[in-house]
Amino acid sequence: MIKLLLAEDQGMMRGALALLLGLEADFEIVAQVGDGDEIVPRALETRPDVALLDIELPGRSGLDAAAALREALPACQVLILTTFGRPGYLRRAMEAGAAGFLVKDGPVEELAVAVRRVLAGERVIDPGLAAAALSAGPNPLTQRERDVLAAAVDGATVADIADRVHLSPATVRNYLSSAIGKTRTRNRMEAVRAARQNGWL
Amino acid sequence: MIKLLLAEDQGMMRGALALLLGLEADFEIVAQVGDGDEIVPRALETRPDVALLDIELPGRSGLDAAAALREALPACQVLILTTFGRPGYLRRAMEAGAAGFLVKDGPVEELAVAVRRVLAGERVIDPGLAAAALSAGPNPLTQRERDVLAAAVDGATVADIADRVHLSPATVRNYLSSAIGKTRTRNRMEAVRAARQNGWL
DNA sequence: GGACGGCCATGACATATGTCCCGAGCAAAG
DNA sequence: CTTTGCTCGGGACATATGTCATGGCCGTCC
Repeated sequence: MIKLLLAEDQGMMRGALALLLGLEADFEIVAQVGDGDEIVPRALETRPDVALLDIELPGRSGLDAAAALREALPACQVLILTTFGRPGYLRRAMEAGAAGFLVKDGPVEELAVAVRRVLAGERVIDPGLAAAALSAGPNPLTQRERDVLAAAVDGATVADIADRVHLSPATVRNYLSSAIGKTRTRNRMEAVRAARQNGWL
Repeated sequence: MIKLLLAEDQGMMRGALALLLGLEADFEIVAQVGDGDEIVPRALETRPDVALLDIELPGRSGLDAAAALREALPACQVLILTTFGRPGYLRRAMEAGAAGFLVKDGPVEELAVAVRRVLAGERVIDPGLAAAALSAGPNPLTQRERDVLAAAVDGATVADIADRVHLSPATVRNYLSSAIGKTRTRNRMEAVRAARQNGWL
């Protein structure tokens, strides 16, 4: 019996996937969670063989949880399942020790196949995505640049960002400027979009 | 036999829902589409009893398609199924003649129940959402204000927006200013976020 | 030890943005 | 017919934003 943990915030998606995977004779869903902070505790409790993790989750991100999970329960393989095939996501997933990376496009049948492959020791990654991740190169942004960009997502003003990150407004503008330069964009919002697009956020 | 059309862009979600609904003995999925422009043609071809439509779709929006579908095939009931419970979406869905409005949170079981209720002539709407839609009031933005805001989503500069909407930069700034005023926000991006939040986009 | 790079901050400058005036055309509602 | 509101544009102004140069503080790597 293959024991699965399923982390996905959208209730309907979670339920549908659970039902679907439950149809496989040798699969058993031992835990379903909708919050990133519950992943590790529930995994320690239920000891799944494979964890299917979404990235965008309330609480801790699926990528963070993946790293923590590999640490806490090395026997459990991690399969990232996400809406967005961002190159940086794939890179970070690999660094976090994930064994597979699937996007939510593509047919559902892929899912059970991927679980079995991962358990067989294979790595499951979309080939086109792997190429994109390599060609995109590593994240050029420094920690503070990421922080500042992340604080700018909702159209916050420089003063707001400075307040959130606990920096001088002047410094914030400098970081924004350098982030804009590195992303080859023209203003703050374009930089945010570019960074998100590449999974650098 | 209840014939269903399913419009949803995310392949895995679409497949999972199709499989799931197919498990119901009296349900039959007669069409699955991932593009808004295919909804009406495929519906005319397959004559479903109920159409399950996502809102955010490539091509024509699910809300637009809903209106066109009610026009072209009045016998077919429309059930909107969306990620975001924005008040303005619900309002527009009702105006488009939808019989139900579900969010993708909530359990999957709701779905089959909702389909049956809609066919029985009932309206299916989340009660909390209905209250929010009423309290939020109608869309205060004019057509041009919406156009300009929509063209500003990705951090475009005034010149870019003017170019996209075929207006003078001065006019664009005026519309942005009035949109910012109506949304009680402080800048373009906050206005965009507020408008999207309410489904005014 | 020195070079390098990230971090933090300031000042000065050009440009972009948001606001408030103004005026004109036009269509729908009263 | 007059009023109202949406549309489209311009000008002037204060403020926000992006850029650049400069400096100091701290680590790491050679």
